[in-house]
Amino acid sequence: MGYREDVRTVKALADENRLTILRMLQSGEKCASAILEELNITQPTRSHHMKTLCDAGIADWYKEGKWGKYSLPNQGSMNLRNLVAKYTLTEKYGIQ
Amino acid sequence: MGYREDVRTVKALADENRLTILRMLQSGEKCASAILEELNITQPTRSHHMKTLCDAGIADWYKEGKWGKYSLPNQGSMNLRNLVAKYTLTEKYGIQ
DNA sequence: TGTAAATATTGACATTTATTTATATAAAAT
DNA sequence: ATTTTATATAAATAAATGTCAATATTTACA
Repeated sequence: MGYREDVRTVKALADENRLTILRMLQSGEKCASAILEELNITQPTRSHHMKTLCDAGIADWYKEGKWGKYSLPNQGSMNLRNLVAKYTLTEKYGIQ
Repeated sequence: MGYREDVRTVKALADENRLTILRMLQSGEKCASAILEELNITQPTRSHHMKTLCDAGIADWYKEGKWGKYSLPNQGSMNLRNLVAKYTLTEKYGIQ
């Protein structure tokens, strides 16, 4: 009934910097500093974006010493695919 | 390089009322007044949401007399599917 | 033509969010 | 232990967005 959680997930995609980050992660795990070098943002802004992506389950995270490492979980892709299907499949193609 | 257009498309999904509207349209074409009855919003707010969905290519639209009719284009679904794939597929599964 | 009904637009306002500066926490190295 | 390096959190601010009231536009019909 309420779609608040789905909205939160979709909103995690709705930012140019976060889409750029996802494109980086597609070629494999990246450390936080590499992401910072690629974007024109400050370090706290990067922290904010990574938290948004991880909270939505679109990025995975772990800490190695002082470095943060980020990657794309295959699960995140599945969740997003299912979400899109949930709202856009028409009756004749099978609503979920 | 810039992902502004993709952000705009995704943002069209990022609202509870618009997700509710999409769920309604999955069972077939609906007129604007039916959508208004289903949601706790005013008529101008509905106009705003429908414009957002149509501008993003997620809903189709035509006018029959004074009534607006809305539906889900199969193409819109494809656009969203491709968008999700573009940002979440990992290298081993084939980046676009 | 004139009135009623359905929708669109405008302007204002409140909430959300991306951003930065400043500060705090955590881990490594000297 | 103290300093350095990487990251996280807090507070403040500006921009974007959802909402409604008021008004305009469009269409049907008497």
